[in-house]
Amino acid sequence: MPTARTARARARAEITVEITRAARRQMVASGAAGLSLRAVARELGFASSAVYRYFATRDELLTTLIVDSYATLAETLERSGDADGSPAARWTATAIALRRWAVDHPHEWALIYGSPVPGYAAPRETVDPATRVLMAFVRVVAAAPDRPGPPGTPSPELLAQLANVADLIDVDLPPWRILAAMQAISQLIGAIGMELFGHFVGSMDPADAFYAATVQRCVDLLELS
Amino acid sequence: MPTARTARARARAEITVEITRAARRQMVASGAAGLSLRAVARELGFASSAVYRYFATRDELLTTLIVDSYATLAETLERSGDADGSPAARWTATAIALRRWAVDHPHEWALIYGSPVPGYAAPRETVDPATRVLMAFVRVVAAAPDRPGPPGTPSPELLAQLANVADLIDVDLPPWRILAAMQAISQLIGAIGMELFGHFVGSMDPADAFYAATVQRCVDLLELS
DNA sequence: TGTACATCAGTGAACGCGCGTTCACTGATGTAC
DNA sequence: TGTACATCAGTGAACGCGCGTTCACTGATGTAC
Repeated sequence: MPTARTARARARAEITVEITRAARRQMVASGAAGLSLRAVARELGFASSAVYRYFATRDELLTTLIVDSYATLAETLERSGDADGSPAARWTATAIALRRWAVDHPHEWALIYGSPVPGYAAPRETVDPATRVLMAFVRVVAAAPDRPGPPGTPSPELLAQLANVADLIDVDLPPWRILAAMQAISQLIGAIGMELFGHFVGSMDPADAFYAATVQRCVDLLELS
Repeated sequence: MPTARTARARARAEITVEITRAARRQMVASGAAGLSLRAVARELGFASSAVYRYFATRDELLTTLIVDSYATLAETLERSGDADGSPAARWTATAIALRRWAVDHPHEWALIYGSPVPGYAAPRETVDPATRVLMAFVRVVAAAPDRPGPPGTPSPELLAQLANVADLIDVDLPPWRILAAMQAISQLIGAIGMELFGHFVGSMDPADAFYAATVQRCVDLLELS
């Protein structure tokens, strides 16, 4: 009877989820660097040592948090970008969703796009989920009709890197569009970081209008409309 | 005789500098979040309590570090942007210097443009030095000849914010150019953050060519050439 | 120029705190025959 | 179906660590007369 075995396994899975949820709640309150196994255990009413049945180490818990954050962000973006409409509209929706998620989850944003947590080195496991976020944007770009692109070709090294990226993420886009997509994404991430980390206080605050203009700029650059 | 008085004052100033230098060295090793008054005192051969003669609190030391980082960055940029040449060339030089400084001082970069240090709230003192960095770019833009700018006007709220910024930093530039400058700067900061925080590993790595293309894109947008 | 007093730098011990991780253990849950 | 054994979750105490900050103190440096 696998039911019996499943009972323990299921309990295990549930508690694992509860731990990551508590950890995420704690991160919301005090940031990723302040994440503490002991505090998580305390919140759940466990002995601190009990957590070690589920995560071998604090870093392993952090990695789970990072992977989960990328995943929920990617899902959010995919939902927003899947709506009907022109590529320009879909791209705009995706970009707006990116900012909304960041504003709603500032500590999770900081965890994945802010400075690395001191003493923590992100393992390979985090690469795929991170790529999925990029893909939410690239998919939309790939749905746009071909264009000749702006005059001027990228340098040979850049061309090689762009070809490599296209290969890695398995999309068939001309180099200029891969480049524009990477630039657009890092521009959005940059703008959101400026807003979230307080660099717009007293100037572009609130940043809605600025962000809207920035998104529009990316649409132009990508020649989506 | 003011010399006698100056002797103690000078010693005080020197030791203050030594403390901040030790703190910066420590930050290079373990990041801003890992900065510890006790470790600084240890490195200088002081009792940990001695540091309190110079900084009332750990946060005060952090603020000094932040202000100093902005200042040295701003100086670096000003030197690079002051060279002779067209506005486009000067802007490019400034942008390249920005990245070089970031790559050479990754922890200081993270301190000022990364996620905020947990439990630390940046005081007003940090605003002016931060603005000086922006100004290093804006000065160059202001040296370019007038242009009509791209078609399409910013929204009224954005226009108001842009006018406010122009007023705050006391430059006489059309709104479209203020906007373009802010976008360009946040794009550069975004691209550098992506590189520094490991988001280009395995794709745009090394990021020199990508960054050069991004700088060029900013020059185009600003219509500097 | 000399003396009495005030200022200040630096000491060393202590307070109270939280952390990650280990370890021997108890008791419940699952498995094989 | 019942029993013997293995697996596993959770406990509680402990190790060893570092932290920010306070406080009463000593001794040197500066100041006023």
